[in-house]
Amino acid sequence: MTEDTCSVNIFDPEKVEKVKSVLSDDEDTLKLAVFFKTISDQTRLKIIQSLIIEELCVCDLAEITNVSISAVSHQLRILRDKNIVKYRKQGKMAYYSIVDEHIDQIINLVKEHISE
Amino acid sequence: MTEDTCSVNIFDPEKVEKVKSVLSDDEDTLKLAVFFKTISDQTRLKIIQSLIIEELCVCDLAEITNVSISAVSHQLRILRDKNIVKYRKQGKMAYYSIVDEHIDQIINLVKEHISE
DNA sequence: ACTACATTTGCACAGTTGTTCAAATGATAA
DNA sequence: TTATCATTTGAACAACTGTGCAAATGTAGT
Repeated sequence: MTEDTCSVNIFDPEKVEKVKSVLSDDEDTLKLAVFFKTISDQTRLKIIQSLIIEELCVCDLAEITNVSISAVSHQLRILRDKNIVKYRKQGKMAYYSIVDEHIDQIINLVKEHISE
Repeated sequence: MTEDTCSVNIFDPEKVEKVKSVLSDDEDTLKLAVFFKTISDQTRLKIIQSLIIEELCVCDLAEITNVSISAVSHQLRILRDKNIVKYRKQGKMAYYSIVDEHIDQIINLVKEHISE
């Protein structure tokens, strides 16, 4: 993986060291990547955007996202595991909502970025 | 894909309609998803964060990210296609830089979000 | 106990992704 | 031209991802 395919190439060691020292460490970058990956699926994004508007049950989300209940449930589990959504049980139903409204800001900032 | 597995379940049609009408359309959500997917890989994130600091050539980026030159080049192509990075040719070298500094804000906002 | 039903879960499968390898470009210098 | 070298590209491959199906779980009512 990390073999020195670059051994012949000249690179600027000073620049490289400077960048390396300023850069986030691998762990932080991995956390960023995991977060972005979690919200980079169309179904999950629809779920998130819906839950920002209001609390919804699994079946409502299936109707809104246009995928099977099973698929929604799978995606909700991923979002729960990543602490992006939470749920309350009421009888047979599960009502899902957003954990941290912060995510709304992030999506809006990206929307601005895209529409340029 | 869109079969009515949900036909038996009761869902709240009023809520669903309300959310559907407020929600971004599929095309916008897809754009969001594509953007997030583009920046959700660890190697690409390192490249982006490095280029935010300063302009770098392919070989420098390979050294910084610790992957092969070929792998970096593949990732740079993805970032070019998505208009996230650009490059200038100088002799044999290609110097890459960030297209839109906006992306720095996005990453920083997510970093804040994560560190809570 | 039984039935009904919302949700979850495990499995299988197709589609996607990131990497490496080897070959191709393209540019400089001799 | 030939050689050298930075970068790009295409193919192949393993690993991962999102979905639907079917079975399981859990809850409410009879």
